[in-house]
Amino acid sequence: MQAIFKTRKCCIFIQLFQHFPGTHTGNQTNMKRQITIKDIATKLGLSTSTVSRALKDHPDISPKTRTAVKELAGLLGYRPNRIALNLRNNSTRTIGLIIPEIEHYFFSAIINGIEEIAYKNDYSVMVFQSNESYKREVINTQAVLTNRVDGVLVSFSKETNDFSHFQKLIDNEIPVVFFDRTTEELPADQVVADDYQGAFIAVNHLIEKGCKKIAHFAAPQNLQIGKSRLSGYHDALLKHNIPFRHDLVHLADTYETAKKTAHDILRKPDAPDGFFAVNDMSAIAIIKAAKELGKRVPEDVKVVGFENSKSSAISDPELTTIDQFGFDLGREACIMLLKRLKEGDDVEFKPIKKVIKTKLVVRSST
Amino acid sequence: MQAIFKTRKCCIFIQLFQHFPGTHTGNQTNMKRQITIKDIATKLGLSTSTVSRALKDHPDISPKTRTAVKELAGLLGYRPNRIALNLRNNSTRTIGLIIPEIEHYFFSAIINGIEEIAYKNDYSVMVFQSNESYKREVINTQAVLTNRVDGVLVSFSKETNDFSHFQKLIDNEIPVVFFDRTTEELPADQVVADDYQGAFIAVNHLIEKGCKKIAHFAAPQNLQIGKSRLSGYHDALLKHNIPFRHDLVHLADTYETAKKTAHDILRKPDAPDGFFAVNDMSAIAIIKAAKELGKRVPEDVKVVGFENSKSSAISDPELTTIDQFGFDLGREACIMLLKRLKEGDDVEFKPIKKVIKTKLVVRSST
DNA sequence: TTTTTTATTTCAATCGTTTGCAATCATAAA
DNA sequence: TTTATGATTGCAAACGATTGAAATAAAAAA
Repeated sequence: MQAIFKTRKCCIFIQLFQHFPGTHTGNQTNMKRQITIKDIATKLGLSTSTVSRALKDHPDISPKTRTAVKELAGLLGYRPNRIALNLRNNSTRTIGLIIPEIEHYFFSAIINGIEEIAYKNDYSVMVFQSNESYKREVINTQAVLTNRVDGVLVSFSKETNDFSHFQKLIDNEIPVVFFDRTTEELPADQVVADDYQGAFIAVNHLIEKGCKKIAHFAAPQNLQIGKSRLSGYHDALLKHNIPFRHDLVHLADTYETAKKTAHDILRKPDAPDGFFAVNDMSAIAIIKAAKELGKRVPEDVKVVGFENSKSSAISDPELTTIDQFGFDLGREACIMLLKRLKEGDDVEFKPIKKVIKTKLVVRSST
Repeated sequence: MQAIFKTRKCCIFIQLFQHFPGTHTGNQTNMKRQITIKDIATKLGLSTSTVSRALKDHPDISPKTRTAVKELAGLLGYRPNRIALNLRNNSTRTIGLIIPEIEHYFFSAIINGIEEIAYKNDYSVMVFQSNESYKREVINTQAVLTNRVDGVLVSFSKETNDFSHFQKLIDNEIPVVFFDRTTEELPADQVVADDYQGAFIAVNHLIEKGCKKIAHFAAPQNLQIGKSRLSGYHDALLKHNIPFRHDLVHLADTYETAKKTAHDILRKPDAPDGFFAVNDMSAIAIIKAAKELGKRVPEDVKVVGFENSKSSAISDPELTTIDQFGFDLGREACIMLLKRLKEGDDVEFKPIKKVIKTKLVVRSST
């Protein structure tokens, strides 16, 4: 009851408060303008330069003025104006992130990794989504330019085949690091998962579990990850002397297309007994389709995904998948970018490609 | 096979390329500094003011100089320096977003909505995650201040009970709009889903489907959403003359806690036949637990979630849930913030609370 | 007492852009 | 020819902080 009363009281306060909002913000009108170094200077009868130096413990400043300045600064709640500093230093301590879609678990995991590193190094992150649209991505690169970010992290859209908009960033001396979806056509750093290895161990696992006929649901082949995972699939088959068959490879990297394709395939008499999907969503769609057609997973059909998303752990049966370590990938990409920002233009540029090892996570779908 | 060969070729190209990266970036050193209005001015023998005015079609400028300036500007690829403008206008055209965790589908949907509106209005979004930590959230509000964003959108962490850090933003005359997780303790705008209504129709649905004993997996009660959904649950029961029982309400708003709690409850002889979970993840955990205990969903146990996440559509059986319309919620919050930014300080401030209606999405878990 | 040294502090320019006001020039009116 | 008019353009200050160089004051040396 006590608690309730407290709340009530609080409510009344709010009510009153909301009727007279002016009274509260009224005395804030003199706060309207952020207080500057100049304010401190005039109040203390000093010049702005002295105040500036006092605040950063410059040895030229006498202890008396130093303490006086710092005291007043603290009292007034002075915060240096970042914008002014940005202008002077020609740097915003901001990094731009161009990404297809936040709502994929993999990308949000990457963002977490990026943010951790950025945060530790006092950088902020500006996020721009391309929504898998090339056109939007081009606009994003412009936005990144006008916002004068110090560097950019990019995973490009599925539609992107031309990279001149990124070249423009490089021309403007803005360091760019590509991650996950990368290209060799630009002189820029890259951080990628070991897609080839991941695909290889995934398919290898399926074969060892007894699969004789393994289908691959692939990503578009303009993406490097699409190519690499396909070739990992290809080579794992070869290792076990299973012939590679074109008709077992299907372009299906979304839940919807994968579900439809899986339905079509599994209905046929000599349907595959194993599936390696380019991502978890496709894999889950395959499981769903199989169950709908009365096939048991993993007894009749085994499925391996790629991502190790949250969904892979909640699907039924739980999905065997390849962990891409999105968080680490994001961390590494950000670390690489910050390194470039630190070294500046003095060093001769030599693109680095960092590969993050992947790992098989065995669950009940195989 | 053709495809594979293509890949090989590409690999060779890469190898060559990485050996001679210098040749590509070599001629970019003369582009180092961004070109400014001053460059155009000196090249044309004009003053910076004239160039500035010419670029924005000021009527005072003669057609000749105007075209000359614009031509040269286009040729040199001039882009106004946003930082300088920021300083002059005391505005960054940036909004700060403080959010618990991007990786929840609901929040990423909200971000999409926010970004759409921001993008249309030529604003950029800076993202700060609190990771459900109060301490980190306080730091985020400081970061938002030093970055001099024009306004802030906030959904606070589960740990947050003290709101003085947000009051500080308001004191600094930075408009703040709270969404989803909000408070009445601050004079600020709010955008929330109709949590009460959502909970009510969810539980009502369970009762109509024949459930006699319905448990609620709730969110922490310091969050308004926790309270509202509980009271929706409460009132729906009352409407059907079902007594509200304290022992049927459990704090379980994550997959892990929900799974454990559901296991405990469902093992008992007089287990509930219906569950209303505060979010989809908890709901899916309940389904999982039920299946593991040999109970059939929806025959023995019916489950309703809250969110309408991607996962709710892929769970098996597919989850009946409440659509929160995260995208629209994000849109509305951003629209509200931009409106505040436009009106400035001249209008007397009166906090607005916008409620987004929710919707029952019936699937196979009920 | 004058000069030199040292300790503090201030001046002024800079970053890139905008904008009120003054200045210049040519043309038209007186 | 002189003055008023209008069309262009330039000057300089402003936004807030930093920094090399100059200036001032105070203390020390001559």
